[in-house]
Amino acid sequence: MMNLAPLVQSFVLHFGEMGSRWGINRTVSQIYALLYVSPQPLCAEEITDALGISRSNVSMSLRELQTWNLVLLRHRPDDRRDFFTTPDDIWLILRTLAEERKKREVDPTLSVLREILMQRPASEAERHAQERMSEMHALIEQLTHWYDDVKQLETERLATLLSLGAKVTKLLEAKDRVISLGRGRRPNPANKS
Amino acid sequence: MMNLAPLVQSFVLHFGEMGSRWGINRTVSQIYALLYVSPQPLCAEEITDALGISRSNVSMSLRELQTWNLVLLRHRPDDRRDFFTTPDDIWLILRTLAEERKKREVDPTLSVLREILMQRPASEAERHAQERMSEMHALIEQLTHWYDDVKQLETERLATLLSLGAKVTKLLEAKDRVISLGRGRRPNPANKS
DNA sequence: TAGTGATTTCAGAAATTTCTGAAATCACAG
DNA sequence: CTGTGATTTCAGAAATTTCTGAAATCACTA
Repeated sequence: MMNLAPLVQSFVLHFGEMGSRWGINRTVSQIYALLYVSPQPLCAEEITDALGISRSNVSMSLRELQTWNLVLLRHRPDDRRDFFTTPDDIWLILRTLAEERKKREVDPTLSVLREILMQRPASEAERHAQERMSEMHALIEQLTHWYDDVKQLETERLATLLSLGAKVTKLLEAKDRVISLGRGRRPNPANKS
Repeated sequence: MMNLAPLVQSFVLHFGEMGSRWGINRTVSQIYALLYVSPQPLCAEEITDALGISRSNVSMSLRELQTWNLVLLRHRPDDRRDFFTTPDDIWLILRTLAEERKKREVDPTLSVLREILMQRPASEAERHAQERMSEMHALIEQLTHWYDDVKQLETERLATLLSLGAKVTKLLEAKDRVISLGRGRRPNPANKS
């Protein structure tokens, strides 16, 4: 069925499986995996051959990937076919994926929660439910604010921040000490603790 | 079909929809949403009534939730039925979810990638593919290391770290300045605000 | 304008996932 | 034991999602 180097095939199959566990169509994921590891951009026909699926399926899946801003189009001189590839930078891929899922799933969820929280509870059960939803809303807001904040960082800085991990809190303590020792400055107002 | 306070029903329906977009069975998600907002633990029969689904579906879905460590069992005196609920702390819920998904999806992906990377490429295409996979592997490792690190933090500290967001990098620069001052070195001139 | 080949669309087919009811199992009381 | 009611299992039904082939559309050329 598939017509791929064995090593690439393992990757494509696993990636397809993972995609479907995360709510992304198996074929769409496989196509993405294939584009990701291919040395040069592929046209639809090549994808059809490589994965052994129908031409129309490839067409629809590529369109899906385009609505996610996950693929790049390339052209060759004297050839009017589209060739597809992924960004070289895997961090950019991750950012795009995160942004799109936020837009499609997280933001609408926040809207729904806000809308429900506006309503007047008609019973004790509803009152309690609203309280719980409000906790969920607060959590999601906190996570998205963090996300909106760190996504501005250049990748190199983001990587630094990540590799620092929990050590940042040590740093925070250090900062507090320095500030209180030294220059009589106010603490950073973002520090809610 | 469903027999729920309207406000709760909106939540349960949306949550079910979201779950299925993230690869979690719609009914499983709905049950979880229901347990999450209910003021007291529910038994299977009550869930059946509330959601209008079959008793056996409830049974299987609850079992699924249990394998995810997402529900708590409660009992009433002189009643041998199980009653189900969720942890009160939504941060704990998030942590459990993250942990389980990492265990089921991220860790196996890392294994697969490592295994493929061990093999000897049999062609230029495979060589290039391995290079790309190695970038992906590095990214996932970096993310999971960060995750493993920050998950140790108490929730309050984690929340502080999140609300700090990108400001942490400012702090990093501050730290560098402080250190270089202390050691008689020059401050870092590359101070991008 | 007609012809060519690439591409997309979409109705129905196929595959997969989810759900159900009936039967089996279980846990306990009498 | 035996009876009772709660719970689970699982084969097949139902629903949903994915995929395909045929036809339509598109982009371009001669």
